[in-house]
Amino acid sequence: MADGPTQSGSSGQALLYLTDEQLRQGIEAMFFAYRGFTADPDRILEGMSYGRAHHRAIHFIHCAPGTTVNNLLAILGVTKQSLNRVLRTLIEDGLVTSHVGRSDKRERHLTLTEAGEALEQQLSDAQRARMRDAYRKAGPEAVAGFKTVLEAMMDEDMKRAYIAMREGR
Amino acid sequence: MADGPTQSGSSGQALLYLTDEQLRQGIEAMFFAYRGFTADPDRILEGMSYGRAHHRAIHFIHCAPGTTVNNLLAILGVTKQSLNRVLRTLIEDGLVTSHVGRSDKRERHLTLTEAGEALEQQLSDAQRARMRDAYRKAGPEAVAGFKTVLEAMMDEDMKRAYIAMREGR
DNA sequence: GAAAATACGTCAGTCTTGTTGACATTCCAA
DNA sequence: TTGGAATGTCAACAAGACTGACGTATTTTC
Repeated sequence: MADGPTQSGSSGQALLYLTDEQLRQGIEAMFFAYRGFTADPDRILEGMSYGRAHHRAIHFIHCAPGTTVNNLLAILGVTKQSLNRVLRTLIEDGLVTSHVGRSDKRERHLTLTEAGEALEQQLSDAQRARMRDAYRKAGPEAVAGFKTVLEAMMDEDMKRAYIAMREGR
Repeated sequence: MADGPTQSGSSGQALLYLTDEQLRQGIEAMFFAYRGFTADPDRILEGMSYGRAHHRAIHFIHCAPGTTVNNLLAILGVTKQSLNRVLRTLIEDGLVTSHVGRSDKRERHLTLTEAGEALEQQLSDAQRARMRDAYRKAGPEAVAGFKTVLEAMMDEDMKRAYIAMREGR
């Protein structure tokens, strides 16, 4: 109980005495928690010849329907060759549609089909269930702190992408 | 400001009204934050023919010197064949030593060499620096909440491994 | 209107890291 | 003592990331 980070002064911005051990605990917590975080969708995807890459693409196409390939590239942080392989299979399998842009015909706008939305629902249901349980167990103050630390941990441009997604809804 | 999770009653265990959107935000925060979390070590490793798998092995061998291959397998959650490839290169490159067990000669006990410790230091310095910044920006209450939620998000056996590591020091 | 830049797709090759299958060694218990 | 279980190694393969090069259509810029 006496090994948490200590604070001198009363503000949240005050000096924090953070030992290497405390930080290492945070690092390991992040590692193990991320494993739990991806475990459920991974289980669903396995055996249907899709992977985590497909999940990510489906997730962000769902959140930003009509988004372009370039847009998705920036959010996912992969190369277009890598994304293309994934998108090709999703389009072939009828989970995603690709429409030529109206104003700029070079662009392809991506949308989930009904089948795509169904899979998205199945995947995010599993992930949200775990998230909901964790939030319930931890309580609202913990959740607020959780989000604060995660945002502080992002790269600046990732944070921008995150905030943009958050406000785009 | 009015879109956080709400609480009825005064306990942290009370009913929480969590919309799908709030949960989705958490999911995306986790995604983007994990990217930031691994970015610095990835940058260091790139170009030295090592990857994230090597980093993980080095990290946990450092934390539990003399651990066995089987032990490491359970913590990392990969197949022994996969881990073996990583270990082989680390041993060849003189970063890790492997000793046959004294009481059980089937086991191999793994330890970092001086060079291995040096690389571990370099990698964890980078990761701790980001963690420290995030913790400082967020403040101690947020950090406590962060850890609470992460622990609640882990699988039960992962949580046991995490706690064991935490107490083994 | 020609040239440069942008958006997208594709081919070919490499690297990391996960997988399964087969196998050697060592330990332990029937 | 012998057969099964546990520990670890080697070989081959697949997914998914990467780079580099190239082609095409379209838009923007000069």
